[in-house]
Parts: sequence; C-alpha cells; structure tokens
Amino acid sequence: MIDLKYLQKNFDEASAKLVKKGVDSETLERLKELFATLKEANATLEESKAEQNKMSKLFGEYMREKKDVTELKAKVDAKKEEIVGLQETAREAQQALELVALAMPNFPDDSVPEGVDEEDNVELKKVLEPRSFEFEPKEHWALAELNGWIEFDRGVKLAKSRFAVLRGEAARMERALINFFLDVNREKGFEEVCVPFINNATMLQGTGQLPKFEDDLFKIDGEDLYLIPTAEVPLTNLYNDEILTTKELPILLTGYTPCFRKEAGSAGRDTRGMIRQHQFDKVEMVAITTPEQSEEIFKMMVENASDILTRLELPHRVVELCGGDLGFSAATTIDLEVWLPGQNKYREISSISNTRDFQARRAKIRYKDGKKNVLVNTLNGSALAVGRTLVAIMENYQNEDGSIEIPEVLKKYM
RNA sequence: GGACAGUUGGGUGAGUUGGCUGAAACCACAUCCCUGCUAAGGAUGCGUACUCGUAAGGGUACCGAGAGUUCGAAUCUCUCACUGUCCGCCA
Repeated sequence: MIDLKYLQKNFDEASAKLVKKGVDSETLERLKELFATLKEANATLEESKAEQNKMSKLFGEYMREKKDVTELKAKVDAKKEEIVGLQETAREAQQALELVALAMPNFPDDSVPEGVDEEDNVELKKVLEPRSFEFEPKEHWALAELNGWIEFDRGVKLAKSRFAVLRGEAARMERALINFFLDVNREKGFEEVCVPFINNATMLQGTGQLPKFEDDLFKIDGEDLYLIPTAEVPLTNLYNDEILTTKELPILLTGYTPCFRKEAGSAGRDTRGMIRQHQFDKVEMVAITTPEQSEEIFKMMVENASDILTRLELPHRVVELCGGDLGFSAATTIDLEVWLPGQNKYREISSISNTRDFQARRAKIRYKDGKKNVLVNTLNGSALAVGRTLVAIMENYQNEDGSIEIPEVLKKYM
C-alpha cells in the first residue's frame, strides 16, 4: 500500500509518479478525497466516544454514591444513538478508501525509465556471447519430444492445459537445478527456508496479490486459502505483523517452491512448450532490510541471479523495466533474460524487485529504530525460475542430432 | 473428524461477584548511576495503530477474530479460528 499521508501532503508529486505507472489522475484525486473524508469521520466519531466514555465513568461514581442516574442515563442513551450513526459513516468511509487504496500500485522510483510496455525497457548489459550453431537450433518442445523429456499431453490429461510432465533425465535435471540454485544462494548468505505452498488471504494481501489479482490465483474451494503464485508470498510474510530489531536486519531468505498461476489474461501467449505453465518450480530470494540497506542488497540479488546463469554458461542480458512494465508492488525491477537460440530471442528467467515499504505497509512488517517503529523494505527475486532454466539448457546445449549436453556445474548434481 | 481445556503486552504470567486494569509481577530490552573486572546492585523508561498538538501532553481503538447484552466488558452470551490433551485417521 502506498503512503496515503504522503499522497495527501504532496499530491502533485505523488500523482506524477503514479501516472508513470499508468494510473489516471482522477482515481488519485478520489483516493485523496476518500482519505480526507475518513479522517474527518473518525475525528467526529472519536470525539463523541470520548464524551460517552466520560459519562459512563461518571455513571459508576453515581452508583457508588447512590445518586440518581435517570437523567444521566437519558443523556448517555442519546449520545449512544448519535454514535451508532457516526460509526456507520466512518465504516463506510473506511471501506470506500480501502477499495481504492488496496488497488493502487506502488510508486516507481525516480530512476525508473519512462515507458508504457516492455518495448521501452532498457537493456543494461549483455553477459556471455550466444553460441553460434552450425545447424538450425531447435526449439525446446522439439528437443523434448526427441529426447522423451517432456510430456505435454499427459500433463493435460492429469490436470488441464498448461500442465506438463517431466520424465527421466529432465526430471532429474529439474531436481539438480533446484539443488544447485539453493546451494549458490546459501553460499551468498541466504538462509534456506521450506514453507507452506498454500497461504491464507491475509498473506496474499500482504504481498499485493489480493485483492486486485484474485483471478490469477488458484483458490482452495470453501477455504480462505490459495496456492502460492511465488515463494515471495510465504517468505516475505514470514514476518507479517512483526516488529523486528535492527540487529536482525538484513534478513536474507531463499526457498524452493512450486508456483501456481492461472495465467488469466495470457490466453494464446506461449501456449506451446514449457514457458508459461500453471505450475512451475522456482527458487526465490527474499530480503527484509532497512531502507538504507535495500539498494545494496538489491544489486547483490541481481548479481547473484546473473552469476548463476553465468555458472551455467547461459548467455543472458540485464534489463531495467520501464514504469509501464513494472509490476503492481515494485518500485523498481530488473529482469534477467536468457538467450533461447531455438526461439532466437531473450526470454525472462528472473525478475528482481525492490518494493521499498509497499509490501511492508500492507503486511505490517516493521523494525525498531531506537524508539520508533519503521517499515522495512522488502525485496524479492527469482534465482532462478527452474522450468525456464531447463528450457534454456535444452536450447543452448543441444547437438545437431537433438541430444542435450549436461552443463558442467550440474554434473555433480546428477 | 469427535470430546474436553485454553487463547492477555517482546517473553513468562496475574486479572473471571462487569467500572478504580491498557492491563500487576517477573524476565528481556534501553538510558543513567554505582562498581574495577567480564558478574552483581540501584534509578528511570519501555505494547500497537490511528488521531489532535510546535512541544509538553491529550483523545480513540485493540486483552485470538467477529457479533451481542450493558450507561459501561479482558471479565457475561453467541459464532468462528487457533493451540493443548485424549480418541479416530494418516505420510
């Protein structure tokens, strides 16, 4: 959630930022008004309650002194009636505000480039030269078929479209990648964590998936529970509604989880192959930091993800997202895109974001700085998406006959 | 899933004939004092959120969540959640 007080005090500045992210200024104007309305409603309500409380205290005294209370009771009854009305007004104002406020995306950092979609993203650098092939490199689904690695049809049979089955070497490589990623992350100082793959609505709201993106989530029927769309949700919310100490920060976490996404709105995109599935494996990094630490940790996380790709000898590039392509919770995001020779293009394999205090405000994660409680900064990033890494290995390590070499660093894991 | 018990501040834990308890006490923590040795003693402070105020200091809400009874509820009633124990089931 954005800082509404900031919005109120520096409206022009704040709205300029959100316009960069594609929010129209009318909605912002409305948000500002709703916030002001709520404040006023609460002020009058609290005043009345203060009076009521005072009278009730007096009531106790009267009783003890055995004085007559009929007159006082009449007064306090009248006040009570007034309060019921004020309460209703305040509650409505609260609900109206939340409806808009929780759907408002994070402010982008000032450094974020202007732009409307991925076309406007800025390439920061390329790492490793793509290998040149003496033959026409195949796409991963063709290789999958040749090697018997992936069964798309049986995945569909077991569940529905966009589910797949990995067999034999592919299944082993999937597991090897998970272990490799976790080991590297651990080397870099991230604590390995194993978390529930199902989280409740409060947690999903904490990291920003709810209420706005409910359609993207698999919900458990009849329960207040959802399959997680990313380990970012359980890892970040580990500290939901907690007050940490300065000493504990930064907290660096890594965890493997499957991720479940409905991929609503991406009908027709990447329907072929394993790029966009309803279920995929991912190893995630999450950092909980002070505002001062977050910049440096962010860089470290980007470098770590890039380093993993380099160790796998996978060519990739580092891209800074423009305002329009930025996710809901992110203040700034850097994507890592891996080279896919079969598709002849770079495809996203990791996305690393600093949400600043946006998630912290929703999830109520704070730390004690002296006497004050300060919102933490939360960061998250993939290191890496496992299925897409498998795809990248298939395409980059393919031979002319369709066989696939095992990357050097993975050999000890297989 | 069934039966019973419980759910209080960072922790332990008082408080159940409704008002004087936003909450004793102890621990932890912070600052200061004392002390000269890796320890002890003393003083003070110390829940969260919102809100008014330059500040000092006020106000409102919160004792698992929600609803109710009442002038007034941590204390009474109801619903739900969670924890514990016993039973059932199970990797």
